[in-house]
This record gives sequence, structure tokens and C-alpha cells, in this order.
Amino acid sequence: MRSERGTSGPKAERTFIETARRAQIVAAAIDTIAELGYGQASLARIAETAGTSKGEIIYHFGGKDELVREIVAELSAKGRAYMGPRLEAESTGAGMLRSYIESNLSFVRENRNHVLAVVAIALSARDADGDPLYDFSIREEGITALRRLLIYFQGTGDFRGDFDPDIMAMAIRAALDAVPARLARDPGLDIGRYGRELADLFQAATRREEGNQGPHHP
Amino acid sequence: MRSERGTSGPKAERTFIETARRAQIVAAAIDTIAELGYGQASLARIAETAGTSKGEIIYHFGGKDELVREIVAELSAKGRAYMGPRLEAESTGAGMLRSYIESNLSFVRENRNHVLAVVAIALSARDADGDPLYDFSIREEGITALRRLLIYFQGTGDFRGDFDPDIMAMAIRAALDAVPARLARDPGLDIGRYGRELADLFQAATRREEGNQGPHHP
Amino acid sequence: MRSERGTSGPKAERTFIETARRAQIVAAAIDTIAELGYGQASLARIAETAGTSKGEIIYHFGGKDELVREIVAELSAKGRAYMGPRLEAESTGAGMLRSYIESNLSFVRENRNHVLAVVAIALSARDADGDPLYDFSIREEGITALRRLLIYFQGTGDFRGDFDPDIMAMAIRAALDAVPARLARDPGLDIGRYGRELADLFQAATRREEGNQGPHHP
Amino acid sequence: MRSERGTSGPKAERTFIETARRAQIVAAAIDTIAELGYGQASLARIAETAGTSKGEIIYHFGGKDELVREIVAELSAKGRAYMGPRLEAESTGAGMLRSYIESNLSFVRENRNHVLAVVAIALSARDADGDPLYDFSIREEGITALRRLLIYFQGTGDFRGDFDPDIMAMAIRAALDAVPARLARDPGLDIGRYGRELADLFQAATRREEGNQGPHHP
DNA sequence: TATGAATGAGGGTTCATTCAT
DNA sequence: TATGAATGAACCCTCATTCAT
Repeated sequence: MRSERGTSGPKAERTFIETARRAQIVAAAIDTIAELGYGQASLARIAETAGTSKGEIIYHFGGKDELVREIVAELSAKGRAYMGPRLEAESTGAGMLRSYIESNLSFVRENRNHVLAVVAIALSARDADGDPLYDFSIREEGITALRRLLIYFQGTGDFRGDFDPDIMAMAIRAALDAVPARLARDPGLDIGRYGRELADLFQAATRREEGNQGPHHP
Repeated sequence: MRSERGTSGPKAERTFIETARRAQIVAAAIDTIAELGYGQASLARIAETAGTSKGEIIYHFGGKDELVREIVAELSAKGRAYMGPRLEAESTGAGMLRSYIESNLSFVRENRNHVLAVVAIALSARDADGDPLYDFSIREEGITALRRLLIYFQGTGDFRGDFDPDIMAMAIRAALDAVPARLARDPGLDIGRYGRELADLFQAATRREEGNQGPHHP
Repeated sequence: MRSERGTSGPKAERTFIETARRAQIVAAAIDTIAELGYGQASLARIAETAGTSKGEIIYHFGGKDELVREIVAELSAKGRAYMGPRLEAESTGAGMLRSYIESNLSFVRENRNHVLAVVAIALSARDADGDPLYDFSIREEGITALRRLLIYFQGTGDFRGDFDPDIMAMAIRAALDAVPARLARDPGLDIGRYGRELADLFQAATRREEGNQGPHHP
Repeated sequence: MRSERGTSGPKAERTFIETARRAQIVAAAIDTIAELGYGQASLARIAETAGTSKGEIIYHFGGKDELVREIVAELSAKGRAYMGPRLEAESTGAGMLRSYIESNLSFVRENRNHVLAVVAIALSARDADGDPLYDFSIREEGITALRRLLIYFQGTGDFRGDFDPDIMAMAIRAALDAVPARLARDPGLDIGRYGRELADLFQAATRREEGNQGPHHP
């Protein structure tokens, strides 16, 4: 564990050097998991990548599970900080949807390995009891926000009213979530174009048809 | 052992009893992986579920990797046999697309555990060298077929010509691939409705707009 | 674990060879713990003594804790089988007490290492939660039986009535329990004489004084 | 470090602050060992209890072994200082024996955790070579003193001459040594009564019988 | 054909200890 | 004087695999 003095105080302060070392280990873990998958990413291999020992990882994180949770939490924070402003800059339904899709993908491009690692963690990492280490509620939360956006602009008439916002949200997230894996197999993928095309696609899927305001099924 | 006999004659024939035993083991493996995830599905647990011993699994399959590959191959064959006729029954672009989506999902519903197991395998299973056991070319192949379908009906004018068929194909597959995981978390999911909504969604995304008849960027 | 087929049947049958191997491992563990103490008796060292591998110990016992519990249970069973008949052969208070002490000590002499090992286990072995592996209720039970014996013969007048049977029982057991450690340090100890002297000692401590039937404190 | 300074001058003097710090650490170690057992009392846990770091413990004591030896030595010194005057205040055999037993037990009561810790150490602590950290000669010494006392008063005729003083001494010590463990399990134990009863018991076991005055096997 | 027995590499973790600061 | 950082050995355990029967 980080602090040996249990009574040191209410603030969980962290030394500069420790912060740096933790970051270094987290980075090594991200790369290892992204490259080899979660199952192959043993502490020994992560330590080797980080140029240190298993012992030090345990020293800083208390165990593998904590390291993994840190990787997830960091990406989560980074993601929110990245996407928030980009969404708030938009006002129309189409604009926000496009921004959601494109900023999501550019975030993926800029954090390729980190995203890959978290995907691998979400799908494979379990604790000793067999429960997932990944907190899926974070993900649900993201889908819920997207669904609310869709419902809101269905209400304003920006979007056609006859699609199920739940399923549309799921389809959008699925298209986005498929990108990291694809990126892993084809690193040359043009994410910018990909994002624009995907935005076009879902814009077409959500847009109100000329002179058709009612629901779709006659 | 199977592979040894396989080289002795023209056909790798299998006794009835061996075929049955293999099927029993494969079924147990599917259920175990689907329920516990790939990482928790040790040979010991699979053997227990199958009511046999680890030794016999290795005897029949030569190793865990081969058992896993068999699970994948079987689903692949089943899937092709299931979807082929349903696609060929259609003639229009919209019809084939709808059939593709809906038959895919009803296949998932009817082969829930098997699909879940293969998804888990695709995401986690690696051989001793760290390479994935899942042959992703099977998947690419499926996407390619879908893409060809889209291109074809863009040519006929059934679909609008200004979407990227590659990305549309990817988005459709992604939406379909997201279903098993969702089904695992929510077993009561209404797959029929889900499929219809998804078909509506992609029909809207692909349909030609009023007054735009040209096949592609006219 | 022993049986790979979970559904093999209600009887926990054990192969001849397995029984032998388990006995061999138990014997090695007893000697190792007796000689080095519980803390130093790692699976690796026990395996070395047994001429086998850590893996095999885990294979047969499922874990170190089970091995330890087996060692305790075996001694417990042996002890009861040894002492029971020797006690029942007596009828007077003095006779039973002497028999209790002497048969206890000859049992210790004949099972020196086993007794030493169980003493070490009782004092040091804990499971992952920090709880003792040794079931102290077995011990309490032994003391209770001894106490009942004392009370009974206080009632008959064989023993003087003015000692606290609880404390007398504790003192007797303490004197007996001190022997293994002493035997470990001085292997040449004459247990026979030791037992006779100890029996004399507690006979003197319990015997009714001439013409003094009442309690001791005036 | 202590030992380095220890060689520089005639006396291994210690600053006031160092003495205090050592005492604080020793106290924390005693409580930790008494509460959790020796095996669970890692330096980390002791440091936490002491509100310091593992490093400082090693700095002051040079290693865990030395800390443990200090705990033992301190109890030993305290014990001698406590019991000496109480023994010397008596003159008869029965008085000294009673005083030995009762003062021993009140010492245990007043130094509960310290005694428990040393018992745990005696039973479990070993150095890297597997040798016990506890110096059993201290214990032998105590028994020897007791034996000499018994022999002396057998000579004066205060005690009956026909018991083996060695075994009587061992039995007395065993009864006393059993108390800490019992106290640990039942903190409400009435030590005062316990001591009086035990003194009665051994008084009965040692007292000269009517009409038997000879010092030893006449 | 099938099994129980055994193996050995590798997993995560604990811990006393070293050391630069 | 004291600490946080880091190490490395040892620990228990899991697992796929080998092999004699």
C-alpha cells in the first residue's frame, strides 16, 4: 500500500515521485493489456514492460485489481473531460449527435491503447469472487445520457418521432464501441472520415422525413 | 487420438460414440464459458459439467485450444446454414437487409449460450503464444458479404448511393454483435421487437431520399 | 481435488493408491511441522520431505488447510481409540486418574511427532481469515470429560471434596500438555517414570485426608 | 543504528528520545502479537499500530528478530523484579510455594498482553535458519529455581520427601503457563481465586502426611 | 476408450529487508 | 533520525498437460 502510516491524516496526499511511478506503471499496464489482452497481462509481464518488479506494483497499488480499477477510472475521467465541452458547444439535435459521435471517435484515436485496455478489462477482468472488475454502471450511464438526448430532440421535432430511442442509442454506442477493435487490427484507419460517415449514417437514421411527422408504421 | 487417426485414412471418420462424446463435451464447454466467462472456464470445471474427466477432454480434442476452435467452427457452420436460406428468400434490398438483421437476431436467440461462448472466446481466448484463438477472418468474411449486398443494391438504386457501404456494414454488424452481451445481462429482452426496430433503423439509414435517384454522388 | 467426477456417487470412495499417497504426505507433513514448527513448514518443504511436488499435495488435499485438518483429525481419532479402553478398564477414582495420565503419556510417547505437530498447529495455524485451523472445542471436550470424572469421584468420596474440579482438571491437562515440548528438547526422557510420578502427584493432590471429610478452608 | 554506536564507547548509551521510541515500538509489537498471533504480526502491522514506519523499526532494532528478542528480555526482567521480593518475604516452604504461584499469576494478570506475546513468540518465532527466537534456557532457569526451592524444603521436612522435585516443578510451571492462553479466551477469568486454588492444589500435593516425617524415602 | 495420478510453469500476494534521501 | 521507495525470495494455489494403466 501507498502509505505506511495509517494515521497520517484525512487527505490522501501523494508524493510527486509516487504519482510519477504510478503513472508509469499504469501506462505499462495499459500497453500490455492492449497488446496481449487481459488474460495474458500478468503482473510479471506488466512489471517487465514498466522496467520494474511485481513487488513494486503491489507496493503502489496493493494488488492487481486496484491497478485495473485505476486504469478504468482514469479513462473515464479523461473521457468525460474530453467530451463534455464538445457536446455543450452544440445546440441542434443533429449537431449534438454528430459531435457525440465524432468527439467520441477522436477520443478513441487519441487514447487508442487506453481504450483498448479498458475494453479488454470490461470483457475479461474478474475479481476473486468471479465478479467483473469493470463497473458497468458507468457505461449504462453513458447510454442513458445518449438516450435522453435522442428523446429530447424527438420532442423538439429535430428528430423523427418514430424510432425507439433506446435501440437507436444502443446502435450508436455499438458502432462506436466497435471502433477500438477495428483500430487494433487496422492501425491506419482514417478515424476522421469514419466519424463523419458514421454521423451521416445516424443523421439519416434519425432525421425527420419531408412532410412526414407522424410515426413510421402506418 | 483424433488427429492421429485423421492421417491414417482418406476420411477422418469418427465412431458414433466418439461423435456423441465430443458433442457432449462441446455442449458442456459452451454452457460453462457462457455462464462463467472464458477466464473462469477451466478444463476441470468443463469436465465436471460434462460429467467426465479432464483427461478425456484432452484425449478427444488434444488440448483446450482445439476444443475452443471446435466451438467456434460449429457456431460458424450453424450460422451459415441458418441464415443462407432466409437471405435467398428475399429479392429487394430492403427485404434482404431486414432479413439479414432479423434472422441474425433470431439465430442469437435460439443459440444464446453458444453465441455467448463464442463472443467470450473471441474476446479472451489466446494460445500459448498470446495469439487469439478466434479466427477473425470468419468475421471479416461476414462483413464483406454484407458490404457486397449493400453495394449491389446501391447499384440497383434500392439504397441511396451516398453512404459508405463499408461503414454501414460495420455499423450493422456492431449493432447485431452488441445483442448477445445485452441478452446476457437482460435475459427477458424481446429479441423480435428489437430486430424489427433495428431493421427500421437501418432501413431509414439506407433508403433513397425523395428526388435523389442517382446511384452514387451524381 | 481428489475426484474429478463430481457426480461419481454418494460414497466418498478412495483408491488404494490415493490412500497410500495421502498417508505418505500426511506423514511427511507431520515430521516437517514437528521438526521445524508450523511457520517453517511450507508446502515446498513438506513436498521435499515426502519426495513429491507441491502440486501433488494440492491435488490430493485441495489446499494446505485441508492437509492440516487431516493431521489434526487423525490424531484425534487415534487418541480416542487409544485411551478409551484403558480408561474403561478402571473403576476407582484413583485408578481412572492414574490411567488417564499414564495412557495419555504413553500415547504421546508412541506418537511423538504427530502430537508435536498438532500442538504446533493448535498454536500457530490460521486460515486466510486469521481464524485458527485447530478446532479448540475438541480440546475443551477432553477437559470437560476429565472434570466430570473428578466431580463424579468427589461425589463417591474417592477424592477429597474441597478442590475445584475445574482447576484440578486444568492443572492435570497442563502437566500432560507440557510433555511433548519437553520430549522434543529431551528425547531421552523416561516417559514411563514421568507418568507414574505425575500420577502420584495428582493422587496426592486429590486424595481424601484421614479423618478430614469437610472442605479445606476452615 | 544502535549496534553501531554500541561498539564506539564503554556503555551503549541511548538518548532519551530513542529509548522512548523503542518503548513505543515494543509496546505496539506486544499488543499486535498478543491480539493477532505471531504469524499475523508483520512489521507493517506493528508499524501501523505504533504510528510509524517499517523502516523505523528496522532502524531502531536492526531487524524483526531483535525486536522480538527485546520483547522477551523485557518480560524476563520485569518478571524477576516482580517476583523476587515477593518470594523473599516468605520463609516456610508452603508460604514460598504459595507466593510463587500467586505472584506469578498476578504478574500475568498485570502484564496480560506482554505475557501473551511472549508465549506466542516462544511457540512460533523462528529465525531464518528455523531456530527458535525464544531462549528456552530462561525458562529452564525458572524451573531450576523452583526445583531447588522444592528440594530445599524437602530437606527441611516442610514438604514430603517422596515426590520427584523435577516433575513437581514441571507440573507447577505447566499449570501456570496454561493460564495466559486461558486468559486470552476468557478475559473475565478471576485470577486471584485461580491462584489460591492452584496454591491449595500444590500444597496438598507437596504436604507431608501424618506420621511420615522423614525427609526422603527413609 | 477413459481415468486417476502427477507435474511444472506461472499466477497474485506477503513480507522482511535495503537504501537513498 | 526517520521515511518512502523498491526489491526479491518465498508462499499458496490454479491450470493445462503428460502418462501409466
